[in-house]
Amino acid sequence: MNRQHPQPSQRSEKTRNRLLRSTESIFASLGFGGLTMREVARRSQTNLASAHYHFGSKEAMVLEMLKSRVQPINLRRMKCLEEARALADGKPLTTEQILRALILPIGEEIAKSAHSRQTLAQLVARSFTEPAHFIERMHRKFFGELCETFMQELRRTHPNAKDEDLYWNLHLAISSMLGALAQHRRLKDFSKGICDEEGTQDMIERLITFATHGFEAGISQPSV
Amino acid sequence: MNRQHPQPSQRSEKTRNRLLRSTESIFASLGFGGLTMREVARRSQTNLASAHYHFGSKEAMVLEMLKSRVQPINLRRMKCLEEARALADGKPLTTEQILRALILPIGEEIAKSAHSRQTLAQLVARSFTEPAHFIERMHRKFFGELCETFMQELRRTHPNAKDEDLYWNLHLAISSMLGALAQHRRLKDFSKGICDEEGTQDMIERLITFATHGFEAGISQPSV
DNA sequence: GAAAAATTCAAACGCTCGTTTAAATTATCT
DNA sequence: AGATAATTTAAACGAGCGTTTGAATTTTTC
Repeated sequence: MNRQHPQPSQRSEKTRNRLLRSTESIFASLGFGGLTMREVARRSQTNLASAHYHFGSKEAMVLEMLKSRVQPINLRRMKCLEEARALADGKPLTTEQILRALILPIGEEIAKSAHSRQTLAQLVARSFTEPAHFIERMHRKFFGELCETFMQELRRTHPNAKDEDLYWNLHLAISSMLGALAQHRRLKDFSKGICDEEGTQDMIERLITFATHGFEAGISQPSV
Repeated sequence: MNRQHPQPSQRSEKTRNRLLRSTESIFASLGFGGLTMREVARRSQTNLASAHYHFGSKEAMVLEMLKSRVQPINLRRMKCLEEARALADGKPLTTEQILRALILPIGEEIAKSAHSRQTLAQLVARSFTEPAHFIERMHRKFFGELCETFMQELRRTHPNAKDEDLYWNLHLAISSMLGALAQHRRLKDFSKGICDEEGTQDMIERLITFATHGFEAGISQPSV
């Protein structure tokens, strides 16, 4: 089914990308169940069977789209952490530095291109609440290693803290990040327009502050 | 379509409740798109058309189910806030008291009945990321007033804080609550079994601590 | 430029969905 | 008990879904 195409042409590469972009925006706004192959093909100005030719199935297509978005962000997170470590000169990082490395890359990606601004936040959030278990498998694969790396860094920063506390509060920090991104669009309903589209960058900074202080409050024996 | 039934019998009331409970567990685990009328009817040990007879449509049925779960929790939240206010004797509440009134009721509901423990957390979380816009309408209706009440209480506690800061951080507190509940089930994948099912009560307390300190850190002029 | 491979296309298949219809069954009321 | 209303049932309808097929078209290879 999902066979490789030995020598892909430029033309096929372009349709493939159009398909991925359509998949992204539809999945973000309608979820896996609401996404139909026909609509993806229509918006990509190509044929229904063409989508199957490139990806083999709806599931594989959505996975490919998620991979194309998640992996660059996670790589950037790793890089941010390494850069901070390089500057710290062997000393442990602050909690804020660690959480910033976790949050900032996705914030930048959201703020980057105007067309995906509304989309990416929804996309990430949705991928975390979608029921399809193949997405869970992907998360385990993509985020398992990342999570362990950040845990190790947190252990260095809080050498006296219990592992249980670190796990819980990293979990809470990640949850608030995902929750905030997922709710960002709906916030306007409650806040009477105070938090508009331009406030994304502002939100990221607020989120980092929020997560950092929430995290540290939950550690029984904070170091430094 | 959605006409009322003047004199409902006991029997019809029971099937109605069975339908609502099946709807709840299926919606929680599969989302709106994954829920089918046929499966709901099958699990309720009744007929497909019977579900339509009672609710008129799939959408109306899901709305009724959400209402049956959300309203009691929100009433409890309001009551918790009033009780704290009554004890405070006119003085402003602490941030923790306010956020506790927001978080504790849903935590109790989750921990209450064993059969809905896995379900309710998913249910609430899912209802906040489902794309169907009729759910958004419901949220505006059910949470708009609640949100404003809690905002007023937060203003009393932080009289010198900017409204913008209060809104943002209430948003972040709510987001972390929803995010934590939504992710609770998946946490086990990352945490190597540290956070098991029994840890729900523990999580609620951690969440309150996390949200309280995160919130206060984001208020520019905290008042004591 | 002809042969071969890669890609696009239109059409169809089988399946499941939400909803509707009308008859059968059960409960309620006088 | 009989009439009336409320509820359950079985069967069907039309629409849309993911996927498959095989031929047409484009691109690459020699």
